[in-house]
Amino acid sequence: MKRRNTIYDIAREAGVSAKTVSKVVNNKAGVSAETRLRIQSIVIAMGYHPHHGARTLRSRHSNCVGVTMAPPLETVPLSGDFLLWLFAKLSEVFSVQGAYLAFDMTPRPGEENTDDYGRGVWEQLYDVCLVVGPLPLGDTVLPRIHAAGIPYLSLGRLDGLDEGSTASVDFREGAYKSTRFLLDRGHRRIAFLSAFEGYQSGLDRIRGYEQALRDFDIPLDDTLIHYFNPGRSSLVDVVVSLLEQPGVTGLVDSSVSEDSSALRQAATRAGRTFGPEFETVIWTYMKDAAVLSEATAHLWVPVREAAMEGIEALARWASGDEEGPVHIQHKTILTDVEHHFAVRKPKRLYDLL
Amino acid sequence: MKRRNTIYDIAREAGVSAKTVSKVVNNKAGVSAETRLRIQSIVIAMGYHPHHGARTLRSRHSNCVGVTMAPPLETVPLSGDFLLWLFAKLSEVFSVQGAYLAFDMTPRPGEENTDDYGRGVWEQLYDVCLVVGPLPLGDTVLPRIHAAGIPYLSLGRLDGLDEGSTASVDFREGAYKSTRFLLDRGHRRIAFLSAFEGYQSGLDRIRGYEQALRDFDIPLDDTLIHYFNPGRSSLVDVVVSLLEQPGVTGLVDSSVSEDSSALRQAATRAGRTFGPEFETVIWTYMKDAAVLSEATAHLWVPVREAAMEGIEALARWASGDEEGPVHIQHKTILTDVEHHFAVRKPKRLYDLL
DNA sequence: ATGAAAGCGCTAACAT
DNA sequence: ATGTTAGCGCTTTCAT
Repeated sequence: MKRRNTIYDIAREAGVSAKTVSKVVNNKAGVSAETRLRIQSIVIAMGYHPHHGARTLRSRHSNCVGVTMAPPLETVPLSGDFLLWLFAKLSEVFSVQGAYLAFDMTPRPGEENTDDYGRGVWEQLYDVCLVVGPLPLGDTVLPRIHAAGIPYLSLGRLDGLDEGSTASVDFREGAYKSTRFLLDRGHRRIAFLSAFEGYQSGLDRIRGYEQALRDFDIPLDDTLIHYFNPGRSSLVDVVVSLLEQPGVTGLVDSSVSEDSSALRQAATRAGRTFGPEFETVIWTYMKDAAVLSEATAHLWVPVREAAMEGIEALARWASGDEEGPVHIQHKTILTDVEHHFAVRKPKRLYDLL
Repeated sequence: MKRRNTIYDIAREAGVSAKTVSKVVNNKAGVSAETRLRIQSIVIAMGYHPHHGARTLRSRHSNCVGVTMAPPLETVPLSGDFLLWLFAKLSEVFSVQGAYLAFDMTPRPGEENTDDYGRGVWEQLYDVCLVVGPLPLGDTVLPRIHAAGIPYLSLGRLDGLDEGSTASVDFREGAYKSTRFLLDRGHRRIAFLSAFEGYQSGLDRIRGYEQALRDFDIPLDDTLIHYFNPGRSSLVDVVVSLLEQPGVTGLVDSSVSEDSSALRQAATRAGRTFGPEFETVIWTYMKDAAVLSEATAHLWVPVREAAMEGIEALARWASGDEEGPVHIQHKTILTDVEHHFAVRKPKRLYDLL
């Protein structure tokens, strides 16, 4: 790897000081038009480019937007569609400034691994940090990112960090609304298929479910709550085990797996039929999308819409146009199933790893 | 943004020199177990992390794997599935070392934009560089990346850079094979739907097509070659215009759009029927996948398989286990259509932007 | 409008 | 095993 030209090589060639070259390279004032032009052509001729690390060290900004995830990659419900969308959105919003997009690929915390998903912030590689994916209960990294003082946005909220910068969906309200819907239609034993065990968004779901039951003075029955843990359990098995609970007449599927074939398979195996006799509310990330046309209602969880608004606000914060932190929380939308198009099962990162 | 601890703060606290702390942080030899342990606990207690830029400047490696694309983002045929796969693969292969993954989001070359897709290499942000997407004809950036001397891999080959590090598919051979297949079945006027106009992989297709025609002494007829340019033209329109060429009895669709509904729509509009009377070879990225069951044959273009091998070789090069550059070129596979499953139209980045 | 000097935080090279 | 020195390439600060 050959030695590269430095700013001094350009300066010498142009017969000026390094600082003058620096000004030209950074489009700063204080150089005559003539000198500027001359230096520019030398820069191009000599193929000079400033050293990213040196510049970051001195100027204290790196031109990097970091993207990071709290859970292990194998657990993050990152779909190809979402990733592609995230790319498109981030490049739309940040590419004006020619930013780099940096993803942290740290191996997940082993016993002696003191690294964490905030690494890019601590190491001052990121100017801006986007945290995607659910947050573990009692997470301590996000508060530290918050304290670091850089523009950041988490796509999951966290108990105890109300002042944190987040753009998320109110999962508690969604679970409440879904459960209430079935309660109001007369159901009393309602199974709840949750997701994200041990994560904030999982807890929020349970809170909403409990709250709805409390409205009707129905005691909580733990056997009616199961979690879908991708990689560890199969969706079919979990749904079957819920459908087989005695006396159950309704189901809230908040797993957002959007996997209709698994649901149908589970129903068959459990000898149940989705429809008027067994009412279901199914969650989806897609507006006007029906995961299962036999479902009684669908709940749209507008995660992407919240993320979109949040990322735009984050960009304004980063550019100084606006103050942080960002506070966005979208409500869910409960809809019946007419005129909906079928959603196909998304390919998720954990399916590949 | 508060001032962060430096290696000197740790050194002072521990009563040792900065260099000793550096050794501990980098797990290098030359520190007694006792001292090491003491320093480690201080590092954790004080929340110290080395400054990424400073470390890069001094040590000349950044722990970043760069991913970059020659064409404008709006043109790159990056599908959600491929992106997701790329993520999974890169993190499998590079995350052991806790690398960062950096994408370049430079706005595309305007008149005065001298930046280019090698920026992360010139700025010495990347230790390793992966170039995805097709390469423009006469591209000059890849040779410069090659000359820079870092481990890199291009997923497209380039005329005149035979010694370049590539993992690609032989599109010329694929086009030859596809066209020959139809010629051997008696067709003499064969329309060719190409892709990547102005890019190397597009030129290679045409070369293969021409070569097959030459075998039969059929003169090249430009009106039988059309390009599909996503964003600029609709697939349906292009296919219709090809099907309407007089005397055409066969079609090679090398667009890899994998969009069966568009093809069917085009056939209807042109008053043609895919089948024995109008024979077709359609290209796909998926093994054993049928884009169109009515097609006479499918050509599998194993881009992902080549990429997989290439990335693994790149990682070995980067780790020093093996010498570069990488030279991988896969052949295409022509198959008939039995036992194939239908492929669904992938969501591509250019659909979103 | 331009230059000189200092120093960002780290690690290579060379002492001890 | 540990410390000292120098310097990576840049930009800030201050001078001219």
